[in-house]
Amino acid sequence: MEWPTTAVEAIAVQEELRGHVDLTDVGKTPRYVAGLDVAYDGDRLAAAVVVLDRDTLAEVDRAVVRGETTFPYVPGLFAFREVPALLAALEQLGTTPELLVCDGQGLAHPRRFGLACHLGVLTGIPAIGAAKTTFVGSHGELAREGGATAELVDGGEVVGAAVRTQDGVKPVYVSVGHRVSLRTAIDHVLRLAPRYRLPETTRLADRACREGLSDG
DNA sequence: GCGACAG
DNA sequence: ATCTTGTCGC
Repeated sequence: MEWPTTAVEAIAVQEELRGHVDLTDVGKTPRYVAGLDVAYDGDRLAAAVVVLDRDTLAEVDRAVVRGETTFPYVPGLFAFREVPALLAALEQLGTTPELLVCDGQGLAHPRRFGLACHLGVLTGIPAIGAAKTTFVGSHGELAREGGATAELVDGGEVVGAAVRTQDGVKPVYVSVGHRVSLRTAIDHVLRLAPRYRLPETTRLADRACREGLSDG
């Protein structure tokens, strides 16, 4: 299947690949968890993947690649803008991540195929989405305490969860990407965010890709 | 028809 | 995503 150029083609790709999403939890606890993010400066971009030890949260590897945008930002087709560069970064890694923590949605997407599903299906690696804001779906109030969660519902189905990682902070939106259950995805996010609102994986990946832009 | 709309 | 100072709170 060719890489799409138009929105119509891109949607067709999503409809095709969505059938490859595996909703079964891999069961095995990952040791190497990766955070992925992309930064932009006009048409220039830098994609970063930072791998952390799941228990100590210590960085064990990272890769940053620079390039240019090949697809515009279109709500619902966000993955086509970031996937090429992120796959390139993943290939430069000297380590194979066992979990991808993506900066965006997984199943919490209009066609149930957000960035996390896309990267998961293409790599075969378990993946989850951890977004700063919702895209589709709504949820009820959640307790003020860190660890509180609320189902994210869209079209009558649970597509993810609003997760409060720290007391009083705005929730992070977690959804399944590939080969991980929602419960496991939530547990991973809470464990990866012991101090700040966002998981350490996304915080480090965010810093890494920004640096990759400036010193490039 | 009018907004909303991951990053 | 990115443009952007000070400011309220712990």
